[in-house]
Amino acid sequence: MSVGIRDVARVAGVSTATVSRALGRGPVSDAVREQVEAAVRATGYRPNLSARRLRSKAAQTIGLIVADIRNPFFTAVSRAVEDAAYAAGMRVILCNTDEDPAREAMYLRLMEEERVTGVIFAPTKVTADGLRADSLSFPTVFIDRSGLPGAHDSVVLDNAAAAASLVDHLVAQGFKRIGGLFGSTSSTARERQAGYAAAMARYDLAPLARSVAPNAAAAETEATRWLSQPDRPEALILSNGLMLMGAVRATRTLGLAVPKDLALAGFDNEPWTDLVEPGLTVIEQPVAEIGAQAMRLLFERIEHPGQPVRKVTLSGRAVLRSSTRRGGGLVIQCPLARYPAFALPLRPTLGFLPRSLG
Amino acid sequence: MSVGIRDVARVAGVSTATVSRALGRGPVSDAVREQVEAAVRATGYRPNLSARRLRSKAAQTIGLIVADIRNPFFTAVSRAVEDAAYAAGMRVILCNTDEDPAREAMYLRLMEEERVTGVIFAPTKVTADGLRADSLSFPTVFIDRSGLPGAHDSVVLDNAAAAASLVDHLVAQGFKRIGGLFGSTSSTARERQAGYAAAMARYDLAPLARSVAPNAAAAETEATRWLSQPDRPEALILSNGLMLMGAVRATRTLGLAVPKDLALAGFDNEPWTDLVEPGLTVIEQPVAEIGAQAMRLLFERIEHPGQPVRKVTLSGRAVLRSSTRRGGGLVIQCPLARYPAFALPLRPTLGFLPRSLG
DNA sequence: CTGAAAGCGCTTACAG
DNA sequence: CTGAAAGCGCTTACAG
Repeated sequence: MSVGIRDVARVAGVSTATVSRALGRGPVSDAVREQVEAAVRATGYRPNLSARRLRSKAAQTIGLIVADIRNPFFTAVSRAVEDAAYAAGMRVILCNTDEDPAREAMYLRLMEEERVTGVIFAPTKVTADGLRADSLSFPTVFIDRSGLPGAHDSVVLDNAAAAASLVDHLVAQGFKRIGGLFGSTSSTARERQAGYAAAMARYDLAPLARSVAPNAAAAETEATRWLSQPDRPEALILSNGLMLMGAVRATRTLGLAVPKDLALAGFDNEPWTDLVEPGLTVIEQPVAEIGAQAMRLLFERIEHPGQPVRKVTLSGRAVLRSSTRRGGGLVIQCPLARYPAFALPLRPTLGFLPRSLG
Repeated sequence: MSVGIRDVARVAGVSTATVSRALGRGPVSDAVREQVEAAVRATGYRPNLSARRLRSKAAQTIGLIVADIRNPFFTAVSRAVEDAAYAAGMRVILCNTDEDPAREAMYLRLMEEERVTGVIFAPTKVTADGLRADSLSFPTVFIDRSGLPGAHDSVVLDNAAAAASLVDHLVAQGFKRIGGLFGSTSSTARERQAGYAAAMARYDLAPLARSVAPNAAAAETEATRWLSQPDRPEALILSNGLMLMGAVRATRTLGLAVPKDLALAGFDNEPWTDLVEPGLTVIEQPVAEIGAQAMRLLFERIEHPGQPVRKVTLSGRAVLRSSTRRGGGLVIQCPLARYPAFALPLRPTLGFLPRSLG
């Protein structure tokens, strides 16, 4: 049947232990290594990874648990995670939770049964808050969202600052009735909401915040309802890219002109946000960097299990486009620039450098 | 250390064989099953899947090999695959090849070493053409692309018909100089190109086809060059969603009005295609259906290894929007309709039903 | 329905 | 540098 290491050993005229060493980084003579490689080729041998994992207790597997791979933010992050994983000789098991704590529990359990090397996880707030430092039997790095302070390594955006910078910008443009529609399930959405509220308070403006499930359909429904009211806001901030798309659809349905009737700003600089008319002001997240940093943290945690918990906070970059331009009406199309950003003083200089690491 | 099946057996007062049966679907008395379950809870036992796989020779793992998960088509398909896999108690190992045959070979080899239950694969043309029916040691279903006729199960779009329907529509709108920019690496792109050429021939029109790497950047570069020429086409068909986005960017850069200066049509009904101005005419693919059908074919192949090779061909649906409206200039925005499609007789009635299955 | 024993295919001390 | 032997943690005939 299937050729095993014993067949290779027989053909090469050595022991299975030697074959194993020749295939790994064990000490073997060059002559023997060549014999073994020839035997592998002759027999078409493929090592059985389940056996290898069982014996060596090294799964060489990373678990990646996200809300939904179809969210472009997670798509991009997961691609970065996979690149780093395969470069390190690891495989990736991908799981979608749909923001459902029951599914999160199921997948965490699967990770235990797989004896994974480590996990990268974007948990719901409910799950994150229930996970103490010793709850998980494998190294874990949270991405996009954080849990109990000091409990787990994490890579997150400076959400409060990013949301505040959007408020700063809108206020500078002269908007006052600035609403915010935030996701209801993640710590990230909460932080963005808090940053929004704090910034509004700084300007003595009343916060107008609502929260819904963080997807396009829910945001569209809620935005349509909200914007139909006579006292609707004159600007709206959305807490992620899916919700921003839902809000755009709502404005189209209601026939609202952006930014004349309603200014729009959000998160995630997805390719379509500068293709729609008007272009949308967004906070760009360093998605590839988030994935890469998460893998770095994970590998370092695996090497030094006892080291202090670390939280890497990355800054977003405000990409200013016409959707937040005061006055509206005269929307200038800037076909030549990829980012037809109009210059504006944005208070904190936002970049992609880690702002804290400790 | 880690608790194993022996610990559970000891606590439950039974043999490890009985624990194994109680946890599986083996025949055990209700009393024993309850004892075992209590022992599992008491010990926090988690079965070691590597050991289980090694012994039972059932990996319960599906390999999913696609060009790039960031291509929304693959994102959607992969989500469907994962849902079906986890529903069947299987895990998914995800691999991105970037259309690189060397990476494809590497991942196929990985699948052998994992002894996967089956693989769902979107191969490049080079790799697909080199894979005979007996080349792979595991059940495989091709998606989006097919290989040698009769060699592998596959789920594909009726690409030629879909491309032809785009030509039919453009011709009906009065366009004559209809160009086509197609991907260079997949059988799918070739079929779309062939369907385009055949349709053009039916109308006695000269085909104007070019091909590039199937990504946004390459398409933008080539489209910019092509559309800068004095004899540029008056309509352009793009062979996937990424390339369509690249073409839109090219028209913006060149200041071309769509559809007045250039009509645009493509594949993949991504959410942004009806958010840009003008809305883009596209062939919508039944993405979830493709993923689900692929899993169905895979499971059936696993159950009946000897059955004849099957090819499921699904039809696309033409979504007509303003980007292909003759005359241009007066582009009417239709904010209320999700699909502001203008009515048009589209020759074949395209739906999502399997057109062939055998 | 239950248990004792063998063994899945590897790697890893342990000797030499 | 190399080999003989043990064993990773399960499941599965084989008996009873």
